[in-house]
Amino acid sequence: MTITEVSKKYDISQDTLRYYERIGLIPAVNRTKGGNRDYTEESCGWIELAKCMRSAGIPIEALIEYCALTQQGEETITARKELLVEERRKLLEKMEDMQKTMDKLNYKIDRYEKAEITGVLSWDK
Amino acid sequence: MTITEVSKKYDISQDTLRYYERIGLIPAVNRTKGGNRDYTEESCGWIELAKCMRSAGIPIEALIEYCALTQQGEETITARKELLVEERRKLLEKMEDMQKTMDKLNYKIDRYEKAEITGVLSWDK
DNA sequence: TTATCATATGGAGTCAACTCCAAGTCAATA
DNA sequence: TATTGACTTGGAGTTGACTCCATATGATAA
Repeated sequence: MTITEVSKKYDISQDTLRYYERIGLIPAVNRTKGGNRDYTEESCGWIELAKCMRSAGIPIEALIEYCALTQQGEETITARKELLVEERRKLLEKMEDMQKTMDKLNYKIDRYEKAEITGVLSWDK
Repeated sequence: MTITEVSKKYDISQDTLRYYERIGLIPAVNRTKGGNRDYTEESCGWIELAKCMRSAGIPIEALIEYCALTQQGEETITARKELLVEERRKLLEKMEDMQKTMDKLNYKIDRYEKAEITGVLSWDK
């Protein structure tokens, strides 16, 4: 696949795709004889992973390290697992924060809706 | 309350507290005769709200607008509600992304755990 | 009263994560 | 073959959200 195709498929800009590769967030992508990128299925898997992880706010630094570990063979399996476990822990924490915020938003929206009906906005706590 | 007390209470740096006020993310805080900030209970409510919203990644710009609307009286209630509804929508979307990432992390961690036991890392999809 | 401390301001600096750009190369169409 | 268009690189610029700093001033302890 060309970079244009990958860019469209995953809705990531070509600049970002090149950037991810340059910083080592994904392994080096195959090239055609002319030097153009030729994404294999495996490359696409990395792009998809990157997109998924980044959409949840997993920091780039962690993903670079994860990518580096996978390049070093099977003796890094435990290290990789531990890295993911740590990121999962942080992610869970963020999700809990978000749930709290969601609760607060629901509460406030509800208050405003009641105020629209009654014309009275009660004092918030 | 002094800025030092508020900073400790909410675990937000004094610089950030001043910054939030300067950009209008929270309304202007009362001052003592000497010009020092004197946070009322209401101010603290704003700080708490700011902290909560920011911890979920609600953008500063939206919070500035929300704060501005509250300063304009009760005729902005509907606008405020709509703003919060929109942020809630985006938050829900992010939470869904995070859940997907969480599922992927769980799947990958599980694979690595199995590999640690069996010594074989199966090909990922 | 003097020294130290808390706080004030405006502005500059930092950091993560892109995003854009200039200049050049390769490939495909008229 | 000439031109257009896709792609390359290295590096600079941008954005959001702080964070730090220099300098000044009000408040408190010795």
